[in-house]
Amino acid sequence: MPSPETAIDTTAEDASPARRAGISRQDLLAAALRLVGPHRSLSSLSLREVAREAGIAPNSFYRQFRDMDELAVALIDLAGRSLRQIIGQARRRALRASSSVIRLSVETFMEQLRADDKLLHVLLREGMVGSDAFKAAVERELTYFEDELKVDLIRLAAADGATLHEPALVSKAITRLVFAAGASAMDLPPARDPELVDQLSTMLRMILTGSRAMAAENAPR
Amino acid sequence: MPSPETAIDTTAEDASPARRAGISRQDLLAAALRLVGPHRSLSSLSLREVAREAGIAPNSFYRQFRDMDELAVALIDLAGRSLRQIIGQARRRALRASSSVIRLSVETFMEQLRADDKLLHVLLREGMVGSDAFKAAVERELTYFEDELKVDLIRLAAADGATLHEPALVSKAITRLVFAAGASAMDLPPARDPELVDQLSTMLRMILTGSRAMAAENAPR
DNA sequence: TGTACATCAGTGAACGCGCGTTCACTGATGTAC
DNA sequence: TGTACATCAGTGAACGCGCGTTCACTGATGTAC
Repeated sequence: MPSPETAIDTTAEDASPARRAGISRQDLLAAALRLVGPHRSLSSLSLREVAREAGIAPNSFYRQFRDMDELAVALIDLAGRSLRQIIGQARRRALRASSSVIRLSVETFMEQLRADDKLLHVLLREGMVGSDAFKAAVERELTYFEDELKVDLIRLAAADGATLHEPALVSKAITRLVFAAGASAMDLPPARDPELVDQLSTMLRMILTGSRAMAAENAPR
Repeated sequence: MPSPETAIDTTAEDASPARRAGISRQDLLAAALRLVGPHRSLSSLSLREVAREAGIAPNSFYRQFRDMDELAVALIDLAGRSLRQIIGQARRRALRASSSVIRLSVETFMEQLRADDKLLHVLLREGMVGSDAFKAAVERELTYFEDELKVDLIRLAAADGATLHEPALVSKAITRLVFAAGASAMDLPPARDPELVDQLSTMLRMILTGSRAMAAENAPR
């Protein structure tokens, strides 16, 4: 569940026939999110579709955004902020409870993927398609994610008295794997989620184990 | 460079004004490939664009393919077959020369990414967008790739007297990472390729090292 | 409190465009006699 | 070899559609006096 700060209401409102009560950027973002799904990418939405879903005339769209690209970037930023916050909370919770950080993080990620706000869909799908501004926005969110993960990984390893070989690369590899797995998972029935969580957790564990082993090799004492 | 078997000529031919000499499926596939690039995904091409590029009337397209989806799937199959063959050759060459299999494979992959036939672009870009038939085709190629990689990984480990923990997962993790890295690399200038090859090689080595370490842990003797 | 006015979020109609798809056609090539 | 004919890969014109964008507009809301 997204935090109040980043959550936006995705409930449809019916438009009064004469004049809308006052549309906001939030309303348009919510309308776009409602249209996104396993078979609709953000970049395939038309301005008219979003306006229709929001219950406004097509040209009213321009009062809020210059074009669909601007809306898309706003949505990607929103999604990235929301995700980092959620995963961050999960990791801190796991650290306090001394349970498996990897597993809890992966589980949280999958839960968020299945949440009905569809924010994560945006981040997973739009990375390789769409305009440059578009891809740059996704890339920026990925980098934020990696940076926060790296800090946590180092802290985690230190708590175990271990060292990581190239923590930045570890964090990059993990981030890319998780996002790639998430993108595939979107197209699969949720019933397969536990299996995917298992697989992904094992993959991440391999990376971490490898990194520790390589650090130990390079500096045996 | 693609093998003769899978290569198709991407040279533009000028159409005679009256009537084309005889268009083939290959010609249309080549035209589509010519249009694909860092900023154009296969799924964003229109039927009319491809016909225009091939120098035929839009309706002539239907003599060769039912629709753009059918063309896309054909192109994805072609790209997958070509890539597996190229990487397979690279791995066998590395095995014979006893040089680093990981590094040579990654380098070959990047070379292929920069090759002007653009076949790899198709495979990297179209996985998360487009129709179901579309995504299924990409998924199928990824699975083929994983299967061949798994066999090679087991053989490689055995030659070193080592065992792998969950070789299927190792191969899946490597495949997904390589494809994700390739997709990002497409948008970067080729000058950054060596850096990316380094990073990717290190990531793959972490996975393999981790897998070996986990296998050793589970069965210490 | 009432009145005149500026602001500006929202409107409906219209534009030109590229799209996928259909239609009846044409004329070169291959086949039967 | 020559002739009649079937085939069918390619054609140009036309269709209806949804798109992004523009235009002059309207009427509720807020402000100044």
